[in-house]
Amino acid sequence: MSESEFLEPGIEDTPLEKVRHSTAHIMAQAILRLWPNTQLAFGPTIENGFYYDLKIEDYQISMDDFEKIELEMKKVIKENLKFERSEMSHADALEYFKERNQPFKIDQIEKLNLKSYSIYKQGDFTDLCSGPHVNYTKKCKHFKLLNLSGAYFRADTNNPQLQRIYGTSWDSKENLVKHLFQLEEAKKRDHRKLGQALELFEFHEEAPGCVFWQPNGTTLYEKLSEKSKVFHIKCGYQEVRTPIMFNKKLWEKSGHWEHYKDDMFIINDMDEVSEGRDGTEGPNTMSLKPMNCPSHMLMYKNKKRSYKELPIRFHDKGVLHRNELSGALSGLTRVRQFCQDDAHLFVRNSQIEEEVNKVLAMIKSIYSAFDMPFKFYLSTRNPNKFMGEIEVWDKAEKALEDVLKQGGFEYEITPNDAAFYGPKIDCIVYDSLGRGHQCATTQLDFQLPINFDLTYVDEASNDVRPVVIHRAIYGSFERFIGILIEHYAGNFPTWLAPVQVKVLPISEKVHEYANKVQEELINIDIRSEVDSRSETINMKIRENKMKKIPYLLVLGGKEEEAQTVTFRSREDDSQQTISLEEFKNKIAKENEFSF
RNA sequence: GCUGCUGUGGCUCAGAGGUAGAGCACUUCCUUGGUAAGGAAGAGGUCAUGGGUUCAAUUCCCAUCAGCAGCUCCA
Repeated sequence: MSESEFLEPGIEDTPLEKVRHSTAHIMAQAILRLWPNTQLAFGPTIENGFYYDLKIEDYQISMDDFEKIELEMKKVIKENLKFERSEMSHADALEYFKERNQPFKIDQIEKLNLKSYSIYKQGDFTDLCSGPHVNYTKKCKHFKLLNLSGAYFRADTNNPQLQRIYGTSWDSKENLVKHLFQLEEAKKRDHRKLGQALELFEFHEEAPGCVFWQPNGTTLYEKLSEKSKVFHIKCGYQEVRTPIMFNKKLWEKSGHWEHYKDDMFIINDMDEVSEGRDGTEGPNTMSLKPMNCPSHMLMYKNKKRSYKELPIRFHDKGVLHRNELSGALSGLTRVRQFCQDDAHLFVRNSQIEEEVNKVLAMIKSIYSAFDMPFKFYLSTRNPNKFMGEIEVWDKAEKALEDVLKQGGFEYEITPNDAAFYGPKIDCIVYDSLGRGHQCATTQLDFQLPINFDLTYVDEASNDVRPVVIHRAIYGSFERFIGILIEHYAGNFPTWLAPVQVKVLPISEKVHEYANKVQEELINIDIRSEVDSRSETINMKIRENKMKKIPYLLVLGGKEEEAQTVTFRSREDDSQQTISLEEFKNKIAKENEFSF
């Protein structure tokens, strides 16, 4: 690892990175001026900005201090100090930072243990840093402090916890404003807010991390589930249903008990409890499943398998429970109970490429349907953490890469990132604000077939070990819906919208006609409701508009007489009067959808 | 789990050491209105939970729970 990577991770020598990194130094300088007893740790650049981890003796910075810090930073920038690089010997550097009471810098010097260190200085501020930086502080005018949080020194829970201040920094005012606007936009689209405003889902402290799907949200869930189901059948999958609770024996066999126990919800063995033990290690200790794979292994083993049956593809949308740390829970993004569009493929070695290829094609079909670009990451063997034979790994990794290449997919390799049981291809999808989310994954598993002693009989009547492929495309429904809510900002395409058409009678006189229209729509599977409140048409339009319903039908005497409807579309507020039949056809067409 | 912040009627929030207020929503009534908020009246909260300090706490302190921003974790 090069020195620069080690000193301040994430620094690249592009102008914007320099600006951001330099802004981090300026912030550190400002804070040191305001609170001289500040101990600095690391201050790297990150996407769109920077942070600095630090600790102030006897003081806890709050967001209220940001104005003060920004003001001081502006002073530093106005002074237009020069960033000057110099070198220090190991001994000098130690001495220097000792004098300045910077224990974290000293720790870093000792850890690096180099002959000489590069030092950056601007005015009265000096930092251990490999750079690079801009030449003058004036280049960092367009910044804003954004956020505050805790972070452990060197990201290790055993180390002291520091305060981390996040900021953003840009090369021009326009870019800064644009970025801040983006942040605002993202805030408006926050699925937790929209989930409430559009009545999609709710949470209760009686079931932390578990979603209550309201009728609208349930429609989203069901539609996604239904379309995915049809698609999976089309792609040769068989849907199965499996228990959610298993004896711990199963988890011992799969290896989850050893590796994943802390994240599992365990149901005590009451006999053990009555004997005074904690109930987690008895013969009748059970656990809610955190994954579907072991039950699919059992199903595979239910009978002798022939090579003629392979590949076998079990699709399972069973309920999973993972006991995530309380602090990790967040809206639909991180929950304790969820369902995946999960599947396990049992394949021969020679079928790996073809099957992975099919999976990637499915991923492409699905994400393209949502207008979401995506990118693949191939994770390869971690030499310190893998099981099985190197040759098998090498071959599998090559197979995966070949598939990516031949498919013409954009991909990167993340070395050493594979799970111990096999290499994998993760997929990052990008939403309409350009934010990436990890959803789909395709993982080869050489280990589970061994743990469960899976075999099939080949052409020569030999028992042969199959390979298992774990894969999911949406990932979890919960998280994927969260992403879609933000991606569409709640403006779901017609086929997915919980309510597709809202019928707005202008007065009670047309309620009968409104009900008739709604009934006809429902009869052809168009999700519609009548707003029969005694409110003005203005009010009805306003409120249903805010509910982001694709089509609002305004019905009055004129429409009733001519048996027409006047619809107002969500996208451009344009309106048009057409016959009820025409409207039905139009929406029915938009309602057609398949992957 | 860790650090910090937050927790007031369904929602968004204001407020003060002496047992609470606004807007929206809700209920009732009037209004039957043609493209983004018609009008009036009313009901609703022991201020997350449990301790402590105090003559007195919802307001101060501690703990717990939940949420938020991160960290860590995500075989």
